[in-house]
Formats: sequence, structure tokens, C-alpha cells
Amino acid sequence: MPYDLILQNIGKHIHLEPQEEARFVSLLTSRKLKKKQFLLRENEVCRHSAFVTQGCLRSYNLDENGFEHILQFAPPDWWIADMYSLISQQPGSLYIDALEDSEVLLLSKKDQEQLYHDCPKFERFFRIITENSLVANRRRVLDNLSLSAQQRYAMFCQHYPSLINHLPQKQIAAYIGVTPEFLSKLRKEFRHS
Amino acid sequence: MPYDLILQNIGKHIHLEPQEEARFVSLLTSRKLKKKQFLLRENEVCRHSAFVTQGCLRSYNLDENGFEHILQFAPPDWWIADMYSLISQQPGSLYIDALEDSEVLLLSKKDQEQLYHDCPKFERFFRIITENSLVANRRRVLDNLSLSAQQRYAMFCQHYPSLINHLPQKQIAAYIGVTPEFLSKLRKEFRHS
DNA sequence: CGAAAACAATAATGTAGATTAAGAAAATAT
DNA sequence: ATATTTTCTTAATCTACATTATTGTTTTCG
Repeated sequence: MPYDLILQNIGKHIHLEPQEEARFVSLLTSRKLKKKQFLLRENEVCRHSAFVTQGCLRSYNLDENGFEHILQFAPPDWWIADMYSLISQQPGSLYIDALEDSEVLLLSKKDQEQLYHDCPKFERFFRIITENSLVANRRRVLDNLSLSAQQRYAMFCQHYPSLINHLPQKQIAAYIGVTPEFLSKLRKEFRHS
Repeated sequence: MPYDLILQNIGKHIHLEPQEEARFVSLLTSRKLKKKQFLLRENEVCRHSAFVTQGCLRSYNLDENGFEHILQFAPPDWWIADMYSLISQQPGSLYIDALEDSEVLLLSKKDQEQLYHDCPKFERFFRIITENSLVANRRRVLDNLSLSAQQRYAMFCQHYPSLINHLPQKQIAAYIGVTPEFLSKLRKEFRHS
């Protein structure tokens, strides 16, 4: 079953009865993405929460010079969406695409809200993962304000060790907020220390 | 009644029956803070969510050189806490203090969880405001990555017009991530354009 | 009210990180 | 396999913003 991972993910925070699991799973649609394929583009309305089961996605925006700035990486067992657009149902500013061949499970906004209504446990689950994501993003705001690029890279290595050897360095540079050239220099200093 | 503001705040997202309002209000404790007085310090465990009814608070951390970096301003009608510490009940890294004489209503973590259990509507309320806060913080991460200091200042003016004339510039500098000296220079350019 | 403290403006100098450019290595596709 | 594209490294130069210092202004508070 390809639903093991998502049920385990939910099971970390709430307990579901078998029929609740069945109901939940029945609302999911699976989608495969080739490397570089988009799940969402700027100015589109985000209509689903996505749970990654294989591969790796990312969300990012483009600045006025066309440079990419990465908001989130989503390896297997992570949720990803343009939360602003998903909540407001207004066109968003994020792109979401696949960094490698990937597979996601999609839950529509409508079904998600119906779940909240029918079974408050799901509202608890999404409250908790939203809280956790908020804590991580607040941490990141403070890190961007108070740490040097060297320190931010060290934090990234510490926090996401599995992604370091998995992702191209330019993607990591676009996440911590430096140019790939400067990250290359940082890594050289890192080796000698 | 000093509870009007908080009940209206909740009323933006859920509807409460009179007895639910009474129950909720009975869990709140009021606290006055003098300017510069702390609600929370680094390494303390955060045990309450705070709702500001008067004045203005802020949350911030200190970097290794002792500089302040502001995570959040909380004027009246805003909630503030060290979410990491509140969730984990571990010592946090944030300071929360009053920028002027202020008043807050405190809801303990225990009571908040009891409310979730007794009345799922409250879980909905906190899910929604947590989602909104997450959207704002993700926006801020991307702004820090993709905008110049000049642009970040312009965004702040646009987004928080009431705070601009209310707060010392050095506080705004510590929020957008520049030194007070540089913000002073930015403002001069701003006037001439 | 007056003294002390906090805040703001300006300017000279310093630096972390950007930009540009060019070549080497690795991954991808035909 | 080899051609093409993408990624990585290195180095020279440039710039947005920090640091330091000085002076003036506003707030705070006894």
C-alpha cells in the first residue's frame, strides 16, 4: 500500500480508527511528477495540500531579476502547498516543482474542510503540523536576521543532514540566501576548519 | 468590560454561545506591564498565550554580539507567545517585553488544551490564527531572501502603517534586519523619491 | 524644571557577500 | 559514447550594508 507513509505521518499526532483511515484515504488522489514538472505556478490558485511519498519537491518564488528563492524543500513524509493561496483561494506567488521524479498524494481544500467538519481529530492534526511549521519558520526568520551565511549553512547541515548530499548546492544556496559562488567559498573554508 | 476586544477577535473566525464566552473569559487572567517590563525571558519556559489589550509588546532574541532581532510586534488585538517553548514546554530563546505601558490577557497552556478538548470550536480558532501567522512568517522569509533593505522598509510601511509613527526607528530597524544608522539613510532617500 | 538617558542624523571607513567571467567536472539526453 | 546542458570552483572586482565616531534632538524621570 502506498498509503502507509501518510497514515503513519498522521499517526504521529492523532489516533485514527480503521474506518476513519479508510475515509481519509478515499479522499486522496495520487500524482506522479517528472523532474522539473510543476505542481503549481505563480498566479495560479492552490487547490490542494500535497503530501510527498517519493522524490523531492520545492516551493520558491522569483525576484524582480528572475532569481529563485526557496521557501521549502519537501522530501518524502512532508506536506507542501502555497498556504496563502490555499487559504485565501487567491492567486499565489509561489512555484512548486519536482527536483527529481516524485510522487505526491493530493487532498483538496474542499475535502480537507469537510474532514474538519466531520471529524475534529483532523482539525487537531492540521493544527499541530501548522504550529510546528510556524515554529520552524519563525526560527528561520530569526536565523536570517541574526546569523552569518556561514552559520546559516552550518545550521542547514545540522538540521537537514539527509538533504545535503541529496540536493545540488545551488538549491541549498537559494534556500539559505546566498549565491552559489559564495556558498562554494563557504564550503572551502568549512573543510579547512 | 475589558473582554470585548478578545471576544471580537475570536468572533472573526468562530461563533461562540454566551455560556462559551463566559467559560472562555473565566480562564483569562489580566496582567499589566510597565514599559520595558518582561513577560518572558530567554531560557524560561513559556506557559501562556498572551492577548494584548493595551500598549504594545515585542518578541526578540539576542545574537552572539548582544544585538536584538525582533520577531514580532504585538499591538492591541494581537496574540503573542514563544510558540516553540509553549508547544514543547522547553526553555525558549525569546524575550518578550513591553515597548510601552501595556495590558495583556493570559491563557495558560493547560487551559488552552482543555478548551480544545471540551469545545473543538476553539481548536478551529487557534488553527486558523496559526495558519494566518504561518502565511505571514513565510512571506517574511521570502521577503528577507528576495528584497533589498529599501524594499523591506517600504513593505513594512505598507503593511503596518500604524506602527511606523508609533515605534522608535531602531525597533523597526531591528525588525527588518538593518542597523538604525542604515535605516536613517534609507529614510532620507525615501523622502527625496 | 533640569539632568540623564535614549534616540536620530550624518559621514568616514570597513567588510560580508554579490557580480562577472572563465574553465573544470558532473549529470542528462540524443 | 559523445554532445549538450547543468553544476561547481576559483578569482578579480564591486556594492549594499555594517561599524565607528560625532553631534544634535527628543524622551524620560527624579
